[in-house]
Amino acid sequence: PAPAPQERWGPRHPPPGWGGGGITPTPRVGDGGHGEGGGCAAVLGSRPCSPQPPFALAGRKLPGKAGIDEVMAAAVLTSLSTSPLVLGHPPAPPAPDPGGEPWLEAPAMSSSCSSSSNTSGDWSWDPPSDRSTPSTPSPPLSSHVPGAFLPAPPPDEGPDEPDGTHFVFGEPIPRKRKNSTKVMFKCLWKSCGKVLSSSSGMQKHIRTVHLGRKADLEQSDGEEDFYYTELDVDVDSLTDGLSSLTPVSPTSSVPPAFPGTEAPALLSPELPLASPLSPPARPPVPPPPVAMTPAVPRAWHPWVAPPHPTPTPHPRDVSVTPPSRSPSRRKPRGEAKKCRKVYGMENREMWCTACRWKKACQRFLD
DNA sequence: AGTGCCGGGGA
DNA sequence: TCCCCGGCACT
Repeated sequence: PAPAPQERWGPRHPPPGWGGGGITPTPRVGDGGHGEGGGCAAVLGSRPCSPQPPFALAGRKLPGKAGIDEVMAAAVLTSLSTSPLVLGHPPAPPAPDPGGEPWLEAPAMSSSCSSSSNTSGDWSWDPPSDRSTPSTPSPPLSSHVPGAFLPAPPPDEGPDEPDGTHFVFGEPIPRKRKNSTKVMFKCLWKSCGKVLSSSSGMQKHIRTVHLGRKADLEQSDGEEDFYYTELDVDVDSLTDGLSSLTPVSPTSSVPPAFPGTEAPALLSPELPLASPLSPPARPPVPPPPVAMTPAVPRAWHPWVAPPHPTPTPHPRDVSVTPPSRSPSRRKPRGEAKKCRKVYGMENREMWCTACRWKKACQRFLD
């Protein structure tokens, strides 16, 4: 009995820990480190992005005789290459200036990089990953949910483009756009792990493949939601043909909590069911026989796996909070419903003994 | 207010 | 031990 609880706690602790800042950022920081060069280099090939952006060319021409046309062309191209970005994700690069050296870097990796590889735009800001300093616990640069928690900067891209500075002629400073990540949806069903790009697609997948429902049947009870999770996949890495890495380090955002998720986590849920006492009322098998409460059946299946990002895996945001749990000796109280809740006071005889004695439940372990 | 369960008893 | 339960931490 004793070992059980302890063992349970062991593994559970780490998560909060890393959540704080250990693992999550690591991958990004690492990438970020090289990022600047690496990212660009990868895409642009030999031409380093930082030194001299294409504009340099334009600049040179200017003084020279002339290619007004060329200059114009350059300008146009530039604006073209940049504008869509700006329009596309206005709230994108909001508070990246933690250090306050934005300008220093900005010009360096200006448009040339940004236009061809959004990576740079995104990464370049990571270095200051020392972001820890700025009080704002802002995670690795919200890559998805764009304006989600961009603190102050109001929606109107005003703050971003406050002054014309960005537009100093052929130098439309490309705001580092963050949307280099794409949201993917990963099936959490046992040993499936299928990844689709649309939630609807994923729902359909789950509905048909796992739940055995009709695909076309558009109506869904939303149960599918519980069997898949969102992933933020770095598009760049994908396009770089590194898609293979997706599962491992889909850069950042992917809930670090997932590493183990795959199989192991899926096993646990089954345990409690083994209870010999199992009353007739509580059929252990997944397919919810008695759909009394939707919540219960789900708890038996894949869904249980990612216990940390409880409701909806938006790990990044969530993970930031946990660290500061009052140093109470108490456990944080598990997710699982315990005998009391499951069977109710009236069926107390159905509880596990521990519950009856007001001890830690043994049947529904966390 | 309802839960989960630690810490303490009494039998 | 087994069985309860006061009472506190959490939600």
